[in-house]
Amino acid sequence: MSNKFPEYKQFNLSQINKDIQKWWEEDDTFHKSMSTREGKPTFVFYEGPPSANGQPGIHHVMARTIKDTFCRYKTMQGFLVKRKAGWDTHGLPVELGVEKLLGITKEDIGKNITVAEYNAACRKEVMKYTDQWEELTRQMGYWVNMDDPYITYDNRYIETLWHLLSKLYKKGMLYKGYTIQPFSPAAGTGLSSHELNQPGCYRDVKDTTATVQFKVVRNEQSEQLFEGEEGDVHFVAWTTTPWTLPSNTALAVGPKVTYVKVRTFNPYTGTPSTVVLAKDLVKAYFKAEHAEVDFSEYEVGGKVLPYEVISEFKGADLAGISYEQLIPWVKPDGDAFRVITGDFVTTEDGTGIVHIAPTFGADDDRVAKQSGIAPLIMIDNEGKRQPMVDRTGKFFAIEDLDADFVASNVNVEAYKEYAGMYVKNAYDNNLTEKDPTLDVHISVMLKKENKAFKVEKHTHNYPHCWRTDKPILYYPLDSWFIRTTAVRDRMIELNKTINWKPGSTGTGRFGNWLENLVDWNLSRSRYWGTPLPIWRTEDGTEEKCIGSTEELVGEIAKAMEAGYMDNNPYEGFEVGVNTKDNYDKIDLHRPYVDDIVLVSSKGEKMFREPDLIDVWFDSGAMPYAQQHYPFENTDVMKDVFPADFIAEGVDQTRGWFFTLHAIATMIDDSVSFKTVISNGLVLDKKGNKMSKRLGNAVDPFETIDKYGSDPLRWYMTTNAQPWDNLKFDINGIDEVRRKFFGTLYNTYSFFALYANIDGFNYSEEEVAFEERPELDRWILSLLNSLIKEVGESYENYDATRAGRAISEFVGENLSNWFVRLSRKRYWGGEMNTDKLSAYQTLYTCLLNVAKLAAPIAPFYMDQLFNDLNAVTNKETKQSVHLATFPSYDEALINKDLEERMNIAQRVSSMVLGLRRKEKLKVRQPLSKIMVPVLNEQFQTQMEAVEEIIKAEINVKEVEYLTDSAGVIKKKIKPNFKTLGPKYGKLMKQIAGAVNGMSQEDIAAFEKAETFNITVGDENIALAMDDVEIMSEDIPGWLVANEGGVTVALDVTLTEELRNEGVAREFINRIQNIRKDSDFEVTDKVNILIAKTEEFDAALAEHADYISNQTLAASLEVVAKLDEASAHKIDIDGTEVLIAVNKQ
RNA sequence: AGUCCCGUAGCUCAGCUGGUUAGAGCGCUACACUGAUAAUGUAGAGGUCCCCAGUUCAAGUCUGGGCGGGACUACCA
Repeated sequence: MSNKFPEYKQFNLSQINKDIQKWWEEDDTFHKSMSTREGKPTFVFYEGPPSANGQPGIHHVMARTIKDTFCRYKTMQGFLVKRKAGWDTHGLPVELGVEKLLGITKEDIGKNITVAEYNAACRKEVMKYTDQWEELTRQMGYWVNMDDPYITYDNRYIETLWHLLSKLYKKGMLYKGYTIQPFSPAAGTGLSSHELNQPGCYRDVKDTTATVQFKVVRNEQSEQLFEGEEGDVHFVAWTTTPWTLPSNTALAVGPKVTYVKVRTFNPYTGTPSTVVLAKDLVKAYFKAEHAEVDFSEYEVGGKVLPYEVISEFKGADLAGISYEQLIPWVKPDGDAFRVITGDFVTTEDGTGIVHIAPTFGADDDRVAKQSGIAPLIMIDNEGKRQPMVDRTGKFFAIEDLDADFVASNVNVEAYKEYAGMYVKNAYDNNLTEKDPTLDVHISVMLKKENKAFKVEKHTHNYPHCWRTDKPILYYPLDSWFIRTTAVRDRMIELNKTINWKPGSTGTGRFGNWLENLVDWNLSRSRYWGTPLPIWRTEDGTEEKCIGSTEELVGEIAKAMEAGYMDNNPYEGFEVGVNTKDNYDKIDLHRPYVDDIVLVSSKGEKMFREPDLIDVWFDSGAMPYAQQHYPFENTDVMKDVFPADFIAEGVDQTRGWFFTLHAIATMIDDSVSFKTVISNGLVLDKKGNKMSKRLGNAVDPFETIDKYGSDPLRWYMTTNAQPWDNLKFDINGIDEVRRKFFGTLYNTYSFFALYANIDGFNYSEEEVAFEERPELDRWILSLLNSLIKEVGESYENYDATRAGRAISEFVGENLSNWFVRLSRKRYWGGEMNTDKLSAYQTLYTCLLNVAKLAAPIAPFYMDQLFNDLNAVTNKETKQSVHLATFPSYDEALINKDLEERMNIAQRVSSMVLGLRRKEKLKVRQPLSKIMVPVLNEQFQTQMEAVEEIIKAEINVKEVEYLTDSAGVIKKKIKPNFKTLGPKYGKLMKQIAGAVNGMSQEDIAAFEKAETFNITVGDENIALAMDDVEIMSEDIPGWLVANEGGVTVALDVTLTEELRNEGVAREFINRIQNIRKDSDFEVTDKVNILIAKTEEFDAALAEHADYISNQTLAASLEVVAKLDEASAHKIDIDGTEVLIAVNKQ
């Protein structure tokens, strides 16, 4: 407790950051902000777990500022805001880090390092940067509970995941299937989309592409195509991967696309040929002028390819037509070689007919399944179903295939020449880029067989494996899926209830994504992650999905009984004891779970499916897993689910936001979060992505250390809407420091300086609002408007708007107008109502600003709050973050007052401008200004602020000029807003007529309050509100004009005015001398001034005034002053000697 | 390729449901002020509101189509 408001020598936000941080830690303010709200309504926030194996960057400050701001705001509103920190600990980035650290590759795992050792290394590695993360959290003032974070590798966390998976399994939403996935034959592993999106993975490559002819089978269905034909008819289709042609089992057409039959020649063999392709793409294969060429002029290999369009078909009409297998090496089992329809077929490239190889394309696989088309499958010598290409990237060698299968399905004679060949040269160590590729070999073969229509090189973008640098294949792999498509409609419905910021992300990016949802591929062939808790018999007929450790331990016991296991690896674990110690006795990770063999109901051995699950399931399940639900906390679940609010980067839209939503929908038929803010990226100041590699990344610690967190947070919040990318410019932080924090600090310092002198401590009665001067009521009105706007903005999750409004209030209104105009009220003199009101008003503004801004700038605002409160004890809380968010008083908001103060500001600004033009210093008083008044309301408004204007511009009088004198020149403008709807098209003419009105017309208009004009044939009666009439000029005077307000300045100087001006000059010089001499503001002085002709009269006349203003005990004009002990000053070019001495 | 965001002064951004003179800050230039002073104020210069078409009496604002930057998802003939 103190009786003085703290005054500071310097303003150092970095130091304040450290001091307040220390104080919060000692005081445990964060926990108090929750404990004091115990029992209050909860506001639920979920923390998206960062991965602690990466260092935090400046963009994390962005996302966390948003999170923190709204949690603090809700706390100040009285909610209990629990927020549990969490760590995302599984997944590929961790594995990669470990491999780099240990200098090993995937191939070493299981050979040179055991899975147990490998995973132990991951477990250690993943928490590598937790210190840094915790430090950043503290320094940036992000209040999140780090005492008991959820950690995704924790066995209890995994147990909840298993519970959820088994729940889904029981609902029939978990299934094993195969899908086409990116696969790197060179590395022998599937790749995640994350890996594919590593920089540089997509590269332009030049490949041999082929447009090939599929011969139509003539039958009843295809008869339409053969009308008028004697020879064969072909479908033509284009492919960038000719090596997939032997696996072709269907052709797809667009149902609404128009196709044409074209008679022409095969350009390689010269054989007459009839082909079918999309009408729009005829021009891509044939030159229009060649349509005129006579077929008899055709030469094989020549540049001219004559053609004739015969007839047209709709894609839908072609569906079902059969064609002969293009490359009959392997016979598929099942329906194949017919035309199907697909919505994805376009006429943008190719022929509008798409070659479908279900084993090598995701789209192909999907449409083939929908149409019941069989994929081209081989059986290997282990009896497994395989695509034509093996996992090393070559066509299966005949000896690697099942002999029975070869006998029944393979045309050995044709296939043997190609068997064993790699589909990309990059996979074959004996080949280089210059060697012909398999694509070329196949194309050559097709040319010879009259099956190729066009073969050419084509450059396209193709993904490469980031580890081997070799191209990837799309390859069918077995995976476990969650049937998210089954709840798609429900997810869409629930999504509509979520408040997305910005809304477009919810309806657009996320909404569209849901519309096109596919089943969630859960499988990952990795080591460090949550194991899939599914055990299967070898033949796959029996399965068990384990939902808890209790269940697993029970199953182990049964397996031991059956003799399949010798010992229980989880011995000592006590079921139902939820302590960390107990759960640390076991490990649910690989390889331990892999060693567990269970027994099926029929007594068969069951082995765990070796997959791990997608790490996104880990994070998406956090609402449940952070509570270890349902093994613990079943009672609190309803209080912490769903979340009221979450926020992350926009890149999480299809990541965390999706998995949260999907899991909550499937498990609880509920949303997982009610409001979500997705923020944009933080780019460098040139708009480039930040990266350590480019060296343009900004270190958050350095930045906070230099500037403090508050300006950083403020800058990030107010510079751009959160969903816009932020071009991060360090100068912007400095600007915020000066503009906002500097101004606020200066305002406080000003307040503290004088409040301490006057001993103000807010112990006096509150000055009644009506008794406060105009200026005070004005700023209080604005303050209440501000509280309203800021409250609404926070409520609407718009901190940008809130911050900008606060900044505007502090900079423009509070500091630049209220304080500037009020300064004299605080100087000297006794405490009276006016002075008290000035203090109370300023105090109220500062205190409320502290509260309003606290969610965004928590450090400085807490200091400001406490500095203000230390003396007054008006607040019972020790921290602004424990205080209650202010509410506004509608009764104090006075729009008319705000408007007239605006007039005062405009008039002042204009007069100051006139003074500058005439080189009349503000210090020189002038006699009057003249203001034309066109209506009473304006005069009333002016009169209310007259004193303020006079003081601000230093004139003695305001003269109101009414119309009657006829000295005012007026201007009239049409009011488009009222005229527009009434007269529409006549607007232009009306505007012309109005603008052309004379002074007499205007006068007549005003008198009659209506005016008739003729436009074309129409007579139009204008009403007063159809126009705006304002003053423009007062002929003969020095006039300024702005926004309809006109003001004239009388620049005549009388002797009296001049003398007063001189007196003011003296005051100014004396004040400067006082300051230069380092006198205290309260020191009394004696003044001696050397006699001069020019100024004696002024000095004599205003001696008291000067003494008063400068705290002079005496003021004497003397004949002579010693230059050494006096100051030489210059007033209007005349030198004067003056001595100012402390009394 | 699809979806979404962004495009307004040299830079960073406002501009609400369309209304006729498009704003602010920074920077630049000039001036002023000086008991808030390593502050502050005022003014000036600076605009093809990305382009084209449309709707309308009226378009920075609405519609369509492009272009450019970014993000995500996908990669398919």
